[in-house]
Amino acid sequence: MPELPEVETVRRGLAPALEGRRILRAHTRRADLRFPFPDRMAERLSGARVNRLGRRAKYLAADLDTGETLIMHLGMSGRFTLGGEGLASFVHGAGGDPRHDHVLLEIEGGTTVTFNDPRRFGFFQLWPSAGVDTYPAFAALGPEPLANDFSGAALAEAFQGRRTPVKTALLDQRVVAGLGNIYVCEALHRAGISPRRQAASIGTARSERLAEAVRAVIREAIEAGGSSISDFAAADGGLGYFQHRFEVYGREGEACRGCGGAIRRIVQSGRSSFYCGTCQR
DNA sequence: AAGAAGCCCTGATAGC
DNA sequence: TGCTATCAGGGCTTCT
Repeated sequence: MPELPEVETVRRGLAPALEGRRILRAHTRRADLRFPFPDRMAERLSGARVNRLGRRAKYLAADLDTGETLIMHLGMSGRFTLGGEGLASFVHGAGGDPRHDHVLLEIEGGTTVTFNDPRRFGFFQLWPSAGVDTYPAFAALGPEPLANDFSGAALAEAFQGRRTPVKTALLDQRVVAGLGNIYVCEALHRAGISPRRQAASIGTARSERLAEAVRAVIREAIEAGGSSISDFAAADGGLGYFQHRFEVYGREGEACRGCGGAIRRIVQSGRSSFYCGTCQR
């Protein structure tokens, strides 16, 4: 379940293999993932040079010298694996069942990039680089948690008048971009805020605490190389280790490290929320 | 019109 | 042991 820190980890793994290099040839092994691939995607990628590999929220964006940007989303189970000269050891074991290798990029210099995605929730899109901000999914995104325009004040404004639980509001990518279920649960615990609390009831003090908690948990998770649970591994096959620092996620019934009480699990908007009813109000 | 539910998909796991 | 049911969830669509 790649959220922002996992996608950033993948970006850092792929960037050295892609940036400044040409995609000699691209291959797709099926017609679609979550959505159909763009028209003639393989042809449009073949021969293109990658200027820069960026990230926005949970999306990777490869700026190409053809004037197009390749936008990639890992969905739930998507992973990229590097292979080739000097990287052969990563080909086996890191990429998963080859039946789910859906996209293959041959990079100049002998490196290959394979996209494997069993659940096929991932997707690829091509969009003009000049107007990449107008890509609909990008246009709707809120601030990056580590950017200057994300703050307690920004959160408070986004929460204004919203009757939905703060947990649900934080998952809304228009409020803040890149958070998923894991880091929302962890950030709320750090901030001492109940996931059940109505967003509109989050005042100034809580907004500031929450914004700082979001920043801290995202920063620490990136430093740890993301969280490896079930589906996630970095592009080099390495595993992140932030999952060992979860205070609440996946810990139903276990003791809260703050107060010793049992971590609870509830379902909100069809998703599990883990929290401590004592530490989080 | 905001909010919630349904949908897509497969693999891991729980339960019988 | 081997089957079936359940769960995981990002983002889009549909319903209320």
